[in-house]
Amino acid sequence: MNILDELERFEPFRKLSGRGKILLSQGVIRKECSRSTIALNKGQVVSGAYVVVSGRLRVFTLAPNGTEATLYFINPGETCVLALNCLFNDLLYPAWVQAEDNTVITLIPGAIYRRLFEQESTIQNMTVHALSTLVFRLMTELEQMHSSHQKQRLANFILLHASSQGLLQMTQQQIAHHLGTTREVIARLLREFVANGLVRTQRGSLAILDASSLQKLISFPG
Amino acid sequence: MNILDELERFEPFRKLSGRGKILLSQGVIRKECSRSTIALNKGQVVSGAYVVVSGRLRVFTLAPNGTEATLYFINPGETCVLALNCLFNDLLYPAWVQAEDNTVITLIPGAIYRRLFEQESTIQNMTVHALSTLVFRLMTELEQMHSSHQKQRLANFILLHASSQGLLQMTQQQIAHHLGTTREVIARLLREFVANGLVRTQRGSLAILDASSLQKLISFPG
DNA sequence: TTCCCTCTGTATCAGTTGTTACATATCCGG
DNA sequence: CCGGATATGTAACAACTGATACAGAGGGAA
Repeated sequence: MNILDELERFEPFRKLSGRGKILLSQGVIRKECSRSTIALNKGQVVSGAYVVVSGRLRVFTLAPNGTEATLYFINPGETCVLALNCLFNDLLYPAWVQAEDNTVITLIPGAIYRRLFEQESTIQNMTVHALSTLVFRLMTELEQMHSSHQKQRLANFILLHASSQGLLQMTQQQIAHHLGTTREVIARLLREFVANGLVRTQRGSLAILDASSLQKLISFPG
Repeated sequence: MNILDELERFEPFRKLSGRGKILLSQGVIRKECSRSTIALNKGQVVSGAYVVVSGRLRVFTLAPNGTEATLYFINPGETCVLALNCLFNDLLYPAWVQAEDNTVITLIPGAIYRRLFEQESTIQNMTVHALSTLVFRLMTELEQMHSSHQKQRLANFILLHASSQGLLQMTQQQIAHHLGTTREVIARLLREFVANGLVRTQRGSLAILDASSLQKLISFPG
């Protein structure tokens, strides 16, 4: 299975005309990343559009004191919009990106992507849609950040990222990174959640016991 | 001077072909707003693309306790990207918008805008560029929010929004709104700035005395 | 001038968060 | 089963922030 076949699993690329395929084949790169392979650093020149084939990318900022904060995730079939962004505006990449285990990405060189964008309306639509989605995620995150306490944000994060069985397989350190705080703060909040019977904690994971109370907490931090 | 002439002051519209103009003329609306005319409310259905002709729009979120936080401004020639966003994704508007004094906006109905987007590459480019710019602004704001204290954010805000003479004509309440905090906090921080000779405060405005020290403060909150 | 409204200055207190420091627990490999 | 590495639990403190309360100060209108 070559790169183009992989790309064609995703609708915008499946719809490409023959010319699109020819364009695409010129210099598209496939990359396999393992956890902690850093895909892109802040300030780096963006060389093309990234499309996630499998796995997941995490985009985050890094404060001077070392605490991270996740901005958003990039799932299979999605492109890194920030990279698109830089591509179209000749800007340097403004954040850090890390791959989770077994992530495969393809890199479509900038020149090719720009040509595709001009000629293929499905690529145009995908681009606009991806940008729009990101704007929405960022807005939501910003709004949460300025109107919620950590307790609310944690409750929200747990509900949002837990599996359908109510299990969240993450260390407290990882959760802390996502929320832009430290492990101790997460531990303190989780202690309170546990005391109130909202969750159960184990090493490396956490189980929701009372989802509705967690939900209420988001609106009424009481 | 009719609406289309006004729109043509801005490049993307100047470049429109004859057909584009015909499309544009069908139902474009001109609106004049005075301060505190609220252009758009959270949860409202977005009826079209907004282009600012003169004046300025402010987009902000509103926390349950009533504190505002400015997300970004929309200057003449720019469009409200959030509205575009909703337009292309059939979403409800996710924030509040307020006009400053003497702001004139034009409203291009959604159906027309979508057609223009499909047929006119200048409109495509404008849309992508506007979305990209917004993504960048939001990212920057988010990063600042999670890595800076109010002191740093205030110093940054003052430097960024002061006139070339170093004058910032805003009440402390307005500044507080922009940073998502309360007036008293701003007063407390400004007191410190004044004590250190960084700024001078007057009723309704504030003058920068030592820009370079303010700049240093952003990096080293000391 | 005088009244009134808005804007500013200040003090104090409570709540939240980040930091430091250390104890304990769990997992994994040898 | 024994260490080392990693993850968690806990306490105590400092810093920052938001909330409350009130005292002036400035500016405009009658």
